[in-house]
Amino acid sequence: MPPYRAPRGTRDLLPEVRAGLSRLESIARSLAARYGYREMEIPLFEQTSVFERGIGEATDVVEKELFRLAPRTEESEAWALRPEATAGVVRAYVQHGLHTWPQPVKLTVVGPMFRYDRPQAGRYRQFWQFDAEAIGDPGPAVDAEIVELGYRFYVEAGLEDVQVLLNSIGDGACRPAYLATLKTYFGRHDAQLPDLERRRLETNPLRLLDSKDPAMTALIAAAPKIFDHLCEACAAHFAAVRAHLDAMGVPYRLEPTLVRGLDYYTRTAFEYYRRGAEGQQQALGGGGRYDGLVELLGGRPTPGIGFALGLDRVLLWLDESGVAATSEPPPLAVVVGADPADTVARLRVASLLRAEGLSARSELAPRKLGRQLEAASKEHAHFAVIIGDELADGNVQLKDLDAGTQRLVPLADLARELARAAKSHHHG
RNA sequence: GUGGCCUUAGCUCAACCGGCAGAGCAGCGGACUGUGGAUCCGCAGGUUACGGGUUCGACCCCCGUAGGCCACCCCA
Repeated sequence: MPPYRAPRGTRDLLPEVRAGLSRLESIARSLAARYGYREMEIPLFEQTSVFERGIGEATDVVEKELFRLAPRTEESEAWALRPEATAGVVRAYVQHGLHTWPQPVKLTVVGPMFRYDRPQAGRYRQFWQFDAEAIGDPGPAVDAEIVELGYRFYVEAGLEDVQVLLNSIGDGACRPAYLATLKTYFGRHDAQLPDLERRRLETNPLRLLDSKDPAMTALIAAAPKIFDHLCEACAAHFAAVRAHLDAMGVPYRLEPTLVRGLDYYTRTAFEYYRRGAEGQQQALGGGGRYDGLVELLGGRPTPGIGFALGLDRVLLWLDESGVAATSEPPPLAVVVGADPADTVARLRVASLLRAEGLSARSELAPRKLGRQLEAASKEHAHFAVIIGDELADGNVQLKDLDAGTQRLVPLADLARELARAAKSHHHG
């Protein structure tokens, strides 16, 4: 009915929701900083080929979910809104020669991502992610550290029941052979395969393992496990990652069917789920190692690992669990006036308090005093400063709205009195 | 991208078989002309998502579109 609405799959974050998101963002930033990840920004859009090369032409993200921007002229390059942060961060790593920094380079990006997908609860066309990347360290210890960092984020956000799913998808040395084994196995059962799965057998056999089709359940259960087909180096790497996680006490579950949707992943792959909702379509977050990506985007061969955690889904779950979103603190004082028309006096006094660093709002609508106080009460202000005839003698009334008491205070002392009162308020 | 369910005031929801579109909450105002959260009273708020069709008559039945939700594909 309104003539304009937020575009499909996007939403306005009204102050209460924005406050909840801000809280998650600051948890993410402070946590990342403690682990040595430094925050950076990358553009909201890139040359389309950064995503096509980096994420993979054949992935759903690029094939059908990329938010492409219409070129402005015939000559302009093709751009797309970022569907995730990793490709852009790695592009920046290569562009700015970050291989000359002490390795690994640990970076974090917090912000909105865009995917042209069909919206649903917890699935939006503009959504927020906490992304972390460690580039330049091949070792398993950093894998375990970043998995633990993600897990830690959920704990600090207030979600207790997060399950870590862990897998290794091998590397260039062992994956081809495993894929061949898979193809042979599923090929033998060709007749039982649903059409979609038969097609995938050619394009991306790994994905068959991820199928939710009931017809596939038994086949998947009996399928050859990647664990048994890892090359020696990958197996050792995977074992070391698990040993580190065990030592840190991070609970995880091995999930041989966990396959990540993006082409660049190697070895370690992990996802975070709400316990009891594993295997459902809505992961809270996920990540993995991408030892070939830097080279793919024009850098020298450099290992890397990272994750992306979906903040909207955390917010959604927190809301469902009835965890109260911390709202912004109410103003300390509201300045009201006996003369509804005298907005000058109210504004002047409020401004004076703000200049002293205090949180003060003035009631500017020309309403009578009672209504002004009512509005102050409704926003839970602690104090009201009442301006009236006593201003002629340089005084105002300072009213404690919680206690219901008030006293005459010289305007010159008001800021100091309020600051002191605020302090005792917080401690009592 | 596929299939299904849904859409009435800012929010949550009523409206018999197709027969005058209503309530609570929120908002604004009055009771109360310099003293607040309570109470009472009032005001405002609608092309029943939008467009078409059937009918004497449509919130109600039919078609289309948009949006939301659910299950998929897939991901965060």
